[in-house]
Amino acid sequence: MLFTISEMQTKLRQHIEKIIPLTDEEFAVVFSHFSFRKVKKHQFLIQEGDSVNHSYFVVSGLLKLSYTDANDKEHILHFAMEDWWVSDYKAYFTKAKATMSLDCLEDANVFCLSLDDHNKLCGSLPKMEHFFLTKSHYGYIASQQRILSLLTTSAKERYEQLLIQYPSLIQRVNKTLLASYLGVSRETLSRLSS
Amino acid sequence: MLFTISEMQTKLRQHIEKIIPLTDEEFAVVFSHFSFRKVKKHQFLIQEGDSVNHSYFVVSGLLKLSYTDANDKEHILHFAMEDWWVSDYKAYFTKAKATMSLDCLEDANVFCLSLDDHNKLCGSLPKMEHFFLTKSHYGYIASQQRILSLLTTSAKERYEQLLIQYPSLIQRVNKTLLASYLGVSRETLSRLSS
DNA sequence: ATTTCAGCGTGATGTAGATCACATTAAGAG
DNA sequence: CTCTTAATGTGATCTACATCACGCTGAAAT
Repeated sequence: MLFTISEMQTKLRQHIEKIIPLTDEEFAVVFSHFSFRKVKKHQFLIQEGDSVNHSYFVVSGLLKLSYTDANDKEHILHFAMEDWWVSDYKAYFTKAKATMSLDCLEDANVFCLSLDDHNKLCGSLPKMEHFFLTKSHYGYIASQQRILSLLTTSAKERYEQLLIQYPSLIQRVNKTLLASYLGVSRETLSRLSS
Repeated sequence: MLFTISEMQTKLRQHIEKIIPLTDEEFAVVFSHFSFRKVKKHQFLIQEGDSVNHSYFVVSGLLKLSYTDANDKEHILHFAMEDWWVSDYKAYFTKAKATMSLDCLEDANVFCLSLDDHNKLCGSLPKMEHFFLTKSHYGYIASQQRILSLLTTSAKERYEQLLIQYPSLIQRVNKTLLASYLGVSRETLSRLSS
């Protein structure tokens, strides 16, 4: 799927306007704070140890945010597809080094927002602070739900929930990655789905 | 520990001023949006099925936010002590019915903020939107860390992390509750700590 | 002062899921 | 078109943790 910049711009605008209405002038201000980047499969936007300079809005494609533990086992915090915001936010907001990595599973188009530009944008357009606050609330709520699902349900139930919630992911992501998102071994997931 | 209203007011102000400075007039505006409530041990601030009218700032005392599953097993999302904000935020922001409950483990003093007042406050004092955004970011980051800890570590490791991170909790909360926060059975936790 | 019960430890046993090992197939790379 | 590597399924075994069952202790309720 190919997009022109102007189509992608529209996607970003529609995304924001789900929460706050914007005039053309306002959107122009918003848009001027972003930069654009194409990412190819297997490319990293963030690697462990990097400074994290941007938060990313995914226009198209698929990314994964993951953490690799001391035993070299990868754990997936979440996937990020169309219309998602993603970064190692701990590192981003605290200006610390990344402990997570963000890499590309399917060629992607992303808009990039530096912390500096984020702050300037909120300064010049207070509505945007409201937009980000709303987004952040939803992100928080989603994480709480994920915690609950890890605390209360079995691997099988989590897999079934995922099938219902994000049916498309199962087509797009291999089982090994799904397993490490669900918090089970590849082998166990294989046995569950058969 | 007893506090006067004015001491508690100061606590709230100091808490906010860790993030944004406020003039006396501004703080007066802020404060006028809160109400105050004393809560006794075993009292509920939120019960499953309730409408969730408030977000709570804990001045003193100890609360727990928990979810009870289909088998009547309680799972603790988190404890909330001095200086924490707590509510069933999903229900609060979406005006849905509570799926969680919030109840008091040690007599507490809390300031209460309705969604309506939250919005009015942000409207009249945009700085406060920034304050809440910052808080929300930290909440999000903390949940992500919790997810990672559930994905990557054993019950024993999680217990040890907790000992380091919140040593005071171990004194204040009984083992059964600690276990359901850590996501293990009471019996297993007992074996771990001995 | 006796009763009741919450909190905690601990043994015996059951089980979901991890780990190891190997075979098959599909898909990129030269 | 072959060669190599990634993705998946499946058996055998191991282990962390759950569940069930019981006894002890100390605090609160009568």
